[in-house]
Amino acid sequence: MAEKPRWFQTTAIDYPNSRPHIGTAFEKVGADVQARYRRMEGYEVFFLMGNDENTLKVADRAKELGEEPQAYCDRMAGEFQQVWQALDISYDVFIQTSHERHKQCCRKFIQKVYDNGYITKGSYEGWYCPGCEEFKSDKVHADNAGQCPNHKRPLVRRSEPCYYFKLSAFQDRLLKHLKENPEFVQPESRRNEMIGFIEAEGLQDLNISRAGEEWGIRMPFDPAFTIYVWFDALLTYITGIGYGDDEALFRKNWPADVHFIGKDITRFHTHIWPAMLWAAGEEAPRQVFSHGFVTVDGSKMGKSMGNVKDPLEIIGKSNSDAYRYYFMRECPFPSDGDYSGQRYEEVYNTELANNFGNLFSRCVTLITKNYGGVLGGTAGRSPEAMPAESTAAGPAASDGQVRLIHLPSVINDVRSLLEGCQYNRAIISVVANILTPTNQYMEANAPWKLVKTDPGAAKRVLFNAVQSLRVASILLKPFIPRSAEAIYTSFNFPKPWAEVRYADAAELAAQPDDLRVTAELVDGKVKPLFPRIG
RNA sequence: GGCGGGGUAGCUCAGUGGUUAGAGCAAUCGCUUCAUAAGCGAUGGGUCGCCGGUUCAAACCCGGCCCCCGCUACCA
Repeated sequence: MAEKPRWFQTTAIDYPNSRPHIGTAFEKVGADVQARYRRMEGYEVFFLMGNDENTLKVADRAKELGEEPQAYCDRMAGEFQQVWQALDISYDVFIQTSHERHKQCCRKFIQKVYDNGYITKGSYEGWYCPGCEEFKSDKVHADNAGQCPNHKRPLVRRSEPCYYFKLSAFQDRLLKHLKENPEFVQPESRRNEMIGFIEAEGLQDLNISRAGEEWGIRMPFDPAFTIYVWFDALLTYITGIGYGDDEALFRKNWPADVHFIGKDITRFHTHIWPAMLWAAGEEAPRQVFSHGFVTVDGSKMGKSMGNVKDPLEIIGKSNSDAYRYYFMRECPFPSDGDYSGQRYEEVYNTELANNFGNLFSRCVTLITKNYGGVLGGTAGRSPEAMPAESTAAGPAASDGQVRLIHLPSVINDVRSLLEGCQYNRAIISVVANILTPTNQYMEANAPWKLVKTDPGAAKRVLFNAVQSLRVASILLKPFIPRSAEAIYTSFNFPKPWAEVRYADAAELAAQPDDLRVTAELVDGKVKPLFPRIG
């Protein structure tokens, strides 16, 4: 009966035209932090990712390389997953839209929408480029004086039969849904845009078919047409959890708790996607979170700029935790952020190496050198809260007394920031409210001096300081899983690492045994967890 | 053009009416040496986009202006 709540989340599925860069990785890391946090908090998480392969561009790229489209897609799927694994992205399933299972389930969905009367045959008229073999929008036509920007040839007016999705039928319902569910589109600014769009322009029906293409999914009710790529791409989110062939799994996981996507495709997810689902008699997802983009040294990243950054290259110079920490700490997930090699070193060295890693090292060394690695007599003793000099959290000082770190407030703060995907602020909160005050506490009490005059008092100081390491490692677990584990398991804290929750961080509970160092030591010291770089 | 967001220290930002406007990083100086040449402290540095108004009091409220960014449908 105390069944675990489930948590279903997805990332956008990517075009495998080229290898993933730090922009695509930004989304996956942000999503992974959420997945890891939810697992910690007791949710049964299902985390879906995948590649979007049924587009002509993929087929073209394969041809360019002299590969069969399918072989190319499979190879790229492997390369993508190699990067995601290097970043410790804890996805549960990776969907390839070119695989037969997805296609079959996809056809079932579209057939249902067709049967429900929301797909109708019509004709599409627009500006067509014979070179590109595709229609161009009126905007492209207007911006380029009626010429194709790629081929520099005049666009021709052309009309062809097609199938329309009756998006307009859902306009009122969608507007109501957007207004009544503030959580549905996040962040707030994107929600306003999506509401504004409908209020200003309304919704028109969409052409969801393409004629005469080899690569792609055939319309079940008219094999002369393929399904336009974005329509089947969105369906990954449900075919991946069994829509069409595993009813139980699908019912268990739908609706999705959150779709993590880039801000550029917000409209697809917040207008078209809910309408598609409604047209098939399903519920809309609970939330769509549009994250920002990453720039490189202040410039937009792109092939033409020649500044596309490969995550593996950056990891190679540091490690996956450092990579995750940088982007989550430095780039606000809901907005844009910047990557620069210099800033990367700065953040790594100041916060990970100097502030966190070094605190860990000095604690371990002091305990090992002065107490043989065991703080005798601490069994059953509760740690004391330490002063919260540099923090804004905790109860306000009303009487000039020294304020102490109030763990429950800090944890609540971090927790709500994390749940709102304000990852950078969550990390900053841990540093400011836990780590920095602990370094100050060490300085103020100088256990390395105190041990000579009052070993018992010095022991108490170290005992308290180590508690900060325990708290910080728990709070940072979703961000830097490997390092957090390494720190936590360097001491004999009673609760197994796999079972720790945020609530554990909020307590300064006594432990049954004397606190001792269990880390592997070389000459009485731990190997630096974050060796300085640069 | 319309709608929305924003312009605060060299950089990234916090701060929505009330003591001399804050943090982190960067810079300079000092203390310290348990620790990953790490830590702690101090200092310098801001016309809070511009102009006007409301108020005893405005970065914060109101009006005008300047600048930047996002959205403005098939670029998945």
